[in-house]
Amino acid sequence: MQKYLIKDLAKYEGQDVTLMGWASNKRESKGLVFIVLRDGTGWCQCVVSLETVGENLFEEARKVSLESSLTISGKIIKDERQMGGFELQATSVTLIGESIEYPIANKEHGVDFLMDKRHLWLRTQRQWAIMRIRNQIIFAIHKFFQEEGFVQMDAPLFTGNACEGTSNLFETDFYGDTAYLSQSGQLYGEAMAFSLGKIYTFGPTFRAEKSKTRRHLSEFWMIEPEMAFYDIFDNMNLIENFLRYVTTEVLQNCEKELVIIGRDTSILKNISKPFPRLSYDEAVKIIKGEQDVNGKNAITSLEEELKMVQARMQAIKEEILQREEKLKVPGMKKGEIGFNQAQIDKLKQELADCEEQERNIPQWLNSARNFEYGNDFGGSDETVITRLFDVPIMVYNWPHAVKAFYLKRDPADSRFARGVDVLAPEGYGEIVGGGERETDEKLLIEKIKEHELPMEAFEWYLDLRRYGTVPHAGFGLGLERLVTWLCKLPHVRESIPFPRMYGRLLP
RNA sequence: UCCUUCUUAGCUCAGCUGGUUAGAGCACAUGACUGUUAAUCAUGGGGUCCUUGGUUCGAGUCCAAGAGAGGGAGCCA
Repeated sequence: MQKYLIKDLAKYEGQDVTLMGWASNKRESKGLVFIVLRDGTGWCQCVVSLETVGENLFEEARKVSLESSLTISGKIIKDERQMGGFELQATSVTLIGESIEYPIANKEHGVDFLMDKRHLWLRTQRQWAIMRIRNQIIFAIHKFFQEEGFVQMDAPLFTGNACEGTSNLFETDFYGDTAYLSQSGQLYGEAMAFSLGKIYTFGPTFRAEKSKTRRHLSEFWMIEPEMAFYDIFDNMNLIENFLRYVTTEVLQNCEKELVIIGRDTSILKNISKPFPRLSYDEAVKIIKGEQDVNGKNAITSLEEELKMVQARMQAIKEEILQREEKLKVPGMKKGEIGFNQAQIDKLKQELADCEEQERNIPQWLNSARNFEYGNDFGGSDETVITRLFDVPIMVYNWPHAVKAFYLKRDPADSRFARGVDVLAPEGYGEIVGGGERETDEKLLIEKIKEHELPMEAFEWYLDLRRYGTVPHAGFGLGLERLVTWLCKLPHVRESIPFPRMYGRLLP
């Protein structure tokens, strides 16, 4: 039915076509109506002129409201002023579905409102671009692993055993038994790797963490490769190649989308540089400010950041005052008043964000200064350290006590486990967690007891050590966190079509 | 679970130390304007100021409790 797509307009220059879509914007003056049509592949301005279409059709076009659906036929004309470079001069307009009082206006909205209207919010250009980048990332992930000889093999979503404790699992009824929604397919991944060699899972994951932060979701998509005959260093090489591949694909294929969301791609282009690999010991020194990175110190640069935030707040306050003074002067045009008002609203939102930061940074400074050797990194510690780098960093060899039971004890120093976390730059923090797996059955049993996990649930897992164990490793990538970083989003909730998070089940 | 900020029109926000009928812009409706890209002009409709209780001659404004939301800690990808 749909023959002509907006993305292909260049092919149809000078021809008559019929476009089908939704009116994303409309402006009108006497004798002319401008409808910006979107069809999912792009946006195109359509001009309806009274002279060309006549009284009746013109009235129809005038009735078109925001997000009503319609069919427009007409000739494609080159017009450099337009996004995409073309516009359509309409010969006919047919309304398909009307749209009365569309709630999302062409202006700033609050998050709560937009989240309630997520099903409509997705229609905006920015969300369109993010979803296309998400799609490109997913495609690139599959391409990478398939080209590297991995087999996609998925783990079950209902599980009878808790991988790392039950406190953050969703409980459900499975024919009278308690089942949990999977929070990781990793243990199954190990079993699959011992059959197919190199595998990856790609599926949803559920965590009942009552977290309300910009990087947590209750339901998110995770990619978990697992490889037989890989040690932690092979694993780190793979992670680095993988992230570089996916990022490069996005840079190459999503140029237009990155422009729409205003992403500064210079940092993403650094992906070709090697990722720094820091041992836990080094990373702790950097967090505590005892060691500089590229001449930058974690503590002092955070203090500077705080000062910058405060200076910015002062500047915003002054600009708001200035604009408010301007508004008081009589005789300003109505349109200019509206523009200034919109600017003030925008500035106020930025001010609120700055105030938030002004409250948070001292807490982060405090926790960085008082970081206790041996602890796991908190969200703020990750932020503190990744601000110093312009590429992802890998932190490996963690104190075994703070990490999962299945990680391999470092043969060289038994205080450590061979885990690796990848932290994205620009303050985004952990996007990948992985490591080499423990192969020693006795050590595993010890760990399971130490974590007070039910031994009988892990019998099958221990079989993997009893029947031909080999060195193996793997990692888990949080898809939404990668999307969030690559798009530099302020919050993970924009990286998935319908986010599920603490306190959010609708729409 | 804890800390912190917030809740006034469909949306984004004003509303000073409590004081007549609660304001603006956007959106919407009607009309005017031959080309607009969130900036043309006029007019108009639209509010249980989150809820409950208290202080007061008088509460959107002060106090208390509750509900909802934002951000952070813990936990994590």
